[in-house]
Amino acid sequence: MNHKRSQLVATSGTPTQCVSCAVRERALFQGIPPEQLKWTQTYRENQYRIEARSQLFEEGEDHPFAYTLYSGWMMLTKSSTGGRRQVLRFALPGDFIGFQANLSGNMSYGAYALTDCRLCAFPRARLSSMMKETPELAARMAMLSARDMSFMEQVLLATGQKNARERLTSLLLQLYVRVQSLGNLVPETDENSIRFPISQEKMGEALGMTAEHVNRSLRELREEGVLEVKSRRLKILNLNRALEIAEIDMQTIEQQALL
Amino acid sequence: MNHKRSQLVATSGTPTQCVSCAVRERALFQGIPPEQLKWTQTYRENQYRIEARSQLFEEGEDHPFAYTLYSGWMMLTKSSTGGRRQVLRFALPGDFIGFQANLSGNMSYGAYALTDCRLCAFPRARLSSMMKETPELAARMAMLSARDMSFMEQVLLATGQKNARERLTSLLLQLYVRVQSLGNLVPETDENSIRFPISQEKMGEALGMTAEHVNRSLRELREEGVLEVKSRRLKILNLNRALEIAEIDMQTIEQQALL
DNA sequence: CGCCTTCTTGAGATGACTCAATGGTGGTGG
DNA sequence: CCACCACCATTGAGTCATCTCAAGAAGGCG
Repeated sequence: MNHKRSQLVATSGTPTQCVSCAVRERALFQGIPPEQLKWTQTYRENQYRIEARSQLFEEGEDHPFAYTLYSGWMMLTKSSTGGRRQVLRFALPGDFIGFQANLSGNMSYGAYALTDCRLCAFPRARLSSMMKETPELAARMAMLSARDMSFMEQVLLATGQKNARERLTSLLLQLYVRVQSLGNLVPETDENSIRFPISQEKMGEALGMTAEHVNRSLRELREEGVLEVKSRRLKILNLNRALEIAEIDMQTIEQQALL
Repeated sequence: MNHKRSQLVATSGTPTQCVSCAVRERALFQGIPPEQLKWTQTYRENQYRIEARSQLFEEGEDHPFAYTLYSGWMMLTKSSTGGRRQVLRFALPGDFIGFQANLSGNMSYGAYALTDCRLCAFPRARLSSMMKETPELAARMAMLSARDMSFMEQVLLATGQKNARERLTSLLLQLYVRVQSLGNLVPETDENSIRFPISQEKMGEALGMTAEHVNRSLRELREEGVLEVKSRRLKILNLNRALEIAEIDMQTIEQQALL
């Protein structure tokens, strides 16, 4: 569990790329009139990079920033005092990371980079005044928070009521659909497969099951021709069957990905 | 699973009681200058009552309102297409119910009254403009949403990583501390026990375990002198032992109750 | 009193875990 | 280019926590 600590690398002066713009549109500043965003410019230039396999912040740390993820995959985790770790969710481009009810003090979860990531940092201490100065921003944050809620609700439903195969299929399907809906914001995505930088152990931590059992369940799903995870890629072989196993309907899942 | 449908009874004209005021302070309008709340007056008078054992709204329903819970216990549930039901959380006075990322369209969960409840209704369609007009409100909603998130995170950690006894203890402890911290906003609370209107079956649905297993686990905890649920009351017999079993520290749990 | 919901307990079945061993893969440095 | 290392995936066998099914007992309510 000892990972390298993050070294934030400011990519100052980097001309804003098209992809970042697109992410911004989906993320925090979506729908906010440009003239109200002038003052945020300072923050929007705080672009950082973080390497794969490094920790952005730890659970319990008094971390000064919250972030918008521009590119890459991250993983948010929380541990019990007994040391057992749960993956709360996987973050994708556009996600807001580190926003929580107490705007100062300890982070309620840790954030870990699964791939190289680019992020935009906001001082947590200023979030409250930012929200008051820019209602649209506050509304947008409430929305992003509500969206995360809806993911969590799905996960909780899955974790509480479904068996291993079903949970696993749910997780994979949801990530698949989210990545597909992000389109070219996530590289190496093609028609029927996506990049999938999550080890079986981590899937296990997200689903409350052991890595071995993830493995066995994946084998079953592969043998049944439902889906396949191979060399860090996820391919859905039979979408309808997968939806059936996961007990979700496409409508729900797509709607959610678009929020 | 067939429950009576709610009959919302407007208690118009009822002079605002002291307790309601206190709840409001904790809830949506906390910290917002009174002069900015004039226009919300219309909504604040939309007080409703709903009977125990009735459904406020169903999952999937296109329900026109979101609510602040003034008094009583509610339960928020979500079902898989296979019909298995998960309790997402129990709502207590001050909680905001029905706020979600899509401000129109289907509710992502159902809401059910465990006791008689009083609520304040807000048209969902107007929430967006309300937030834009009153930044403090938007900020507050983001905060309430973030608080719910933090509960969900705890529950997810418990559901994924802890065994039956531990999960059960976590749930009971958290509800206990929350109710205690609400003080006289929840009736029938005394020094070392609280009213507890949750059946074993419902605890099971919240924790992802069968009612039978809840029962057995409760028996163990009672026999070990940890806690006791009897005739709709919950009593903590040995707080330290309970915290130990649940693998939570008092600090976390209290901090959370206060948000 | 009778009805319904909730609680309680038992016995057997099983899904998921634990422990243990082996094989594969990609990256790094000599 | 090879050898090594760390991490990850795979598989098996035995165990255990939790579920399922079944049957009563207890409690609240009209």
